[in-house]
Amino acid sequence: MAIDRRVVRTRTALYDALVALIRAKDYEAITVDDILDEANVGRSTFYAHFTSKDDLLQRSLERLRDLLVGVRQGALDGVEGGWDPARALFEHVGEYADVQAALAGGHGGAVLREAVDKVLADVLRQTMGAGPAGGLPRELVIQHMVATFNTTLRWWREHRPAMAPAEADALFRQLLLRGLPADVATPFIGADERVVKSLSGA
Amino acid sequence: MAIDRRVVRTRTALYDALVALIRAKDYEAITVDDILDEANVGRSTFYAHFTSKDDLLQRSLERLRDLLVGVRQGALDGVEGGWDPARALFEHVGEYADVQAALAGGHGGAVLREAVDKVLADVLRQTMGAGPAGGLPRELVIQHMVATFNTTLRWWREHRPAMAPAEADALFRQLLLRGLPADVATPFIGADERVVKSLSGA
DNA sequence: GCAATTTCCGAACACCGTGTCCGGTATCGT
DNA sequence: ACGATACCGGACACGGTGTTCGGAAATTGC
Repeated sequence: MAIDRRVVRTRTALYDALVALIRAKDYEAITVDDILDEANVGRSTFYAHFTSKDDLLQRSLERLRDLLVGVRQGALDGVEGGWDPARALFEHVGEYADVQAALAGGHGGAVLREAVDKVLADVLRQTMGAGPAGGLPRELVIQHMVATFNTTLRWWREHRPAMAPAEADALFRQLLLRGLPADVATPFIGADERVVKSLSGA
Repeated sequence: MAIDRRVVRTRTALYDALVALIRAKDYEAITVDDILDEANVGRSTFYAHFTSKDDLLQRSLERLRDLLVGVRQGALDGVEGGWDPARALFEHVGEYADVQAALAGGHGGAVLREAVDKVLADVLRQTMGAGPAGGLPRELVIQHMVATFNTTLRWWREHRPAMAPAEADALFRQLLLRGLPADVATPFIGADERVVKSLSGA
């Protein structure tokens, strides 16, 4: 007994409708009725497949995750043997300006970003395997990579949209691999060792 | 005509009620009626002062921001001349485990974190003034500091709650000032120069 | 093709939270 | 004390959510 074609049709219709709507308006502003309208699906049918709008988003992103992992696997199996996810992402996000806007957007952005972060972290977690983490906690490293990537991406699109992908990538690498010059970080980190000592001693 | 005492009473009552509720349940799950209940304020009165729950949150955080800036200013004016915000934050967040939980929480967390991030960024922005940014875009630096701090903080509370504040701070400084060892970042950054070249050449 | 099964529709429904309005009352500033 | 202003609280319309159910339509397996 193969899977009923009707269910895959309705589900993909709903998936597609969601992304179409995300491209058009804030995620938070999207209503279930909107999705039903866009997908041409009955209300009861929707709730027969998903428990809520958020549930739909989750499962949509699971699809995205599987796709990313698949792509990466393909690249690894290929002869080229090379794979630079960050660079590739920077190169291609420009083609999805509307998605960018959705991710940057005021209110809906937060939940959406949260979900996307989770997916990226999942992919990285699978990718890193059990390799060395340079003495740093693996999970912290993963979260930091995701956060730094997203920070760079958002800054790029919001403050320097004209910048070339390669430049954004370079900034990203600098932040991630070399960090900040000490004097730049002073306002947050403290002035110098003397100060730190005086504080902890008091 | 001095400011009517009634308005400051109701407003602080609402501020306090909000934080009390945030400590008890998810931000998203908090309803206006909950706040009204907790603060003993009439519905119409609430809407006479704030336009929505989010508005209340915003203004609450503006208060927090002013407080942070004030504290910092005081520290700068003091003779000690030292100030290590990050370290101080790491030292004290342990006392607010409930707030931590609120910030970490599944759904409500996202909006809340967004707002808090904004406040931190504001404070830093004021703090940095026009100093050098080491050739890096100032806004990017600010965002990166905030993001790295929050990443470390969340990881700490979620994965190593027993860790000492000083240790968490040390990890934070390493991520921020030295970055990641290249081999650790490979899964996200690419293998080596040869690979990068082959990709960009193709 | 046909029958049995599964899915879909769509309309109706109760529920809850939001934001607004208004007359009466209490509290404030001077 | 008096005028102004803020508060109360109940009622209201509105919109979105999630559920239910009988009948129609599509799909599968044979």
